[in-house]
Amino acid sequence: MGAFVPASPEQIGHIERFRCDTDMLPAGRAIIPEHQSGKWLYTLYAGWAFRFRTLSDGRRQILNFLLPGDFVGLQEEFVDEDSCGVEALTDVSLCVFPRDDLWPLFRDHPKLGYDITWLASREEVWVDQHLVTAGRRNADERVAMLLIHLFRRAERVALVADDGSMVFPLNQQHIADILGLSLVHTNRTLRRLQQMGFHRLEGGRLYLDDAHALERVADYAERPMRAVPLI
Amino acid sequence: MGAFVPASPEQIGHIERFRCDTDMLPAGRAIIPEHQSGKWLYTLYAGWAFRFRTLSDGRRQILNFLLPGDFVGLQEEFVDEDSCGVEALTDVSLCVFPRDDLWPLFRDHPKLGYDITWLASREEVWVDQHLVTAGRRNADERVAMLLIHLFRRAERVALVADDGSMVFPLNQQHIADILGLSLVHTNRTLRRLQQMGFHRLEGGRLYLDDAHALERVADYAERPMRAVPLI
DNA sequence: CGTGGAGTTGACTTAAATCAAACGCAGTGG
DNA sequence: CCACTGCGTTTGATTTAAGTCAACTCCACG
Repeated sequence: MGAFVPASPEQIGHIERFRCDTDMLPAGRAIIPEHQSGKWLYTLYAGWAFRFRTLSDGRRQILNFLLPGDFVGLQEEFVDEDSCGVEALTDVSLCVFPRDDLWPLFRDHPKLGYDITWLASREEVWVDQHLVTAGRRNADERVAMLLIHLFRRAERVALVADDGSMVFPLNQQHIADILGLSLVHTNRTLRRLQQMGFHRLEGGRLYLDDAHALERVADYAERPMRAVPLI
Repeated sequence: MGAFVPASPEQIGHIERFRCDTDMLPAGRAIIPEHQSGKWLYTLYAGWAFRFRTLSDGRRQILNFLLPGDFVGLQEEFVDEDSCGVEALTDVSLCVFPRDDLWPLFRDHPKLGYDITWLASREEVWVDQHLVTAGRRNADERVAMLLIHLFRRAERVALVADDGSMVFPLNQQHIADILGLSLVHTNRTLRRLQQMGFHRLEGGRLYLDDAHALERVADYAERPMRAVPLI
């Protein structure tokens, strides 16, 4: 697709050997339940998912959304602290790898280890960006930021159709939960931006009618995304 | 110190060969200027630092604090997007590694590559936690969370003295900037919690007088921190 | 002595949360 | 076929947590 670094046949062989299984889950199902890290690592092959944490009284913060090509489960390998949950947002299909093979993988195929670190770094940059958004942007800016962010990511994995729209499986609760806003305020903000002609949400699809205006609102600096390895 | 996984003499040799230099910087100096990633990776050897991003109108969000043993600069290796800045909070000394040697390091010493990924994962868990804090906790909870978080991290690297206090180099602006609060509100919240006897900030040191109460306020689940590799 | 940065406090404003009530619509089952 | 239900969205009214503005204190420092 152009978004990914081409892999040699040899590398693909290594990845295949590492892979243990592929898995399909319906929308809404937990991929990794919160507070309980499993024995697996996953690459999202198709569909959408999200990482999240909840406080004991139920407040939920979504940490990031996962699109095809994204990698999850690495944190659980290294950190004992309470892990975040991962949930399927749409029906998903996953490549499943046994976590115990991670060190052998690094040892025997350092390039793949390097690539996994690459994907993990990119994920951290995104979380950094969400933290800036939640910590320092107002509601308009937050919503604008999210729409652009997801659109740019979707472009990279060919999820944007020729008419310039993309499937948009989030509901307003998801949006509120990643932006750190209440549901009601999220609704009003979304509506306001839409009324201003910046975007449209229709029939489960997102149209960025004025991406430039959104970038201005969000204080978003367009940067070319680098091609990324595919695991 | 117990916080670190013991390294074999052979590993230490590899690390030494990878290291290019050590560096000292005074408090307030930029380690990595924002928007311009250098050619280096750093391990913080002594002192405190922080990673941050600023919006174009000057609003600043601190992403995390760095304590001795923490590793920075990895993101710049992999991601072209605008990088965050890193600034020395106190006088610091750093181990400097050339970024170009990162892939050779992974190739020739996979265990070190694995360890770097380990440190990066731990950093991401912390940012995840800060995102939950900024997105879903109120001011009391945020401050409580930060105090516990830093105290626990300081304990791990022997920065907590016998009297149960730790050096605390942050000013209220730093606290406001990681929590996503205004300076004034941070001040009032800090003061309120201190009046309630939960903590004291005196003479540049932090005393957690009632860590248990703070954990309750923050909805913080104590978890043992795992020993971590030292690079 | 002045000067400036960090901390503190009071008065006031505001963005966002909360509460509550519809609305639209798809799915279900009598 | 149509009421009934439930989920997501929308809207209005009200409250509140947090932000803003401004002044003043307290040192440390030259």
